[in-house]
Amino acid sequence: MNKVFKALSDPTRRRVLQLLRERPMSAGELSDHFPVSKPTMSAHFAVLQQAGLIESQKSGRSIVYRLVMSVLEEALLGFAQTFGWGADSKRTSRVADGKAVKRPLKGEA
Amino acid sequence: MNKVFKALSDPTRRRVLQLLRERPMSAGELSDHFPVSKPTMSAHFAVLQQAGLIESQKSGRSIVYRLVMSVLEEALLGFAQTFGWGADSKRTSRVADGKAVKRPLKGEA
DNA sequence: ACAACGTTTAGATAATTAGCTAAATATAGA
DNA sequence: TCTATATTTAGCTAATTATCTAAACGTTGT
Repeated sequence: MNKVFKALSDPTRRRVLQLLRERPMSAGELSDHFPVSKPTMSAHFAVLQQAGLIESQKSGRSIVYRLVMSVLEEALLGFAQTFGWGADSKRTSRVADGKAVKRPLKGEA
Repeated sequence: MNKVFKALSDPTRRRVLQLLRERPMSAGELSDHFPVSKPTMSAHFAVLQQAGLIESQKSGRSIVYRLVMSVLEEALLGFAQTFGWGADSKRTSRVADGKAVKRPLKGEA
């Protein structure tokens, strides 16, 4: 889930997801929408894929990416829920990241 | 809005927001929940504040931070909307970041 | 006025990130 | 098989980020 938020922290990647919402697209087709190099876009795709937000499938000499909605849903809605917008409005404050404070130490690590 | 997503990309900062959801807290009180130094926490607070996600108010020798829900709501819900979860399910793909591709150039900058 | 407390600023460092060009890989079609 | 096309990998750089310790700042209470 942290990977999802990291992936979403870049505007280019957010837009890729939005483009992919309409229909699956090849890497090249997606790249044509952005003023950056193909390799840079390729790196963005990798980040999105590692977060589970997109999936790839070879098709001839292209690679077609498609949006995986469920992952985006789970992350965003899951987080939103801890703020009372989803359901279960109380006693959920530390659930989202599954991290739950190690300990209240400050002068150790 | 990009600042909000950037702010949310760090797990510590997400947890700060969640803690602040329950009630306003001082910098020190918040810091006690994390295994990092006060200065580091102070930097996180600054990021959250610059994104508009929290607001501070002096109180004696403490500084009390409170969550600004509306900003979080606008960003998350605003983004979610472009994926069909909010309302207006179509023709909204390029609205979210107000960025709308410069041009399909790739070998220029 | 002074000492203690709570927080931030300064200054440094190591790790991560986004970007580039050039080269490698893989597939399609002639 | 050769050539063109599509995408990624390699290798680099500049900018940003998260973190630390030490020092400064501002407020409270004596």
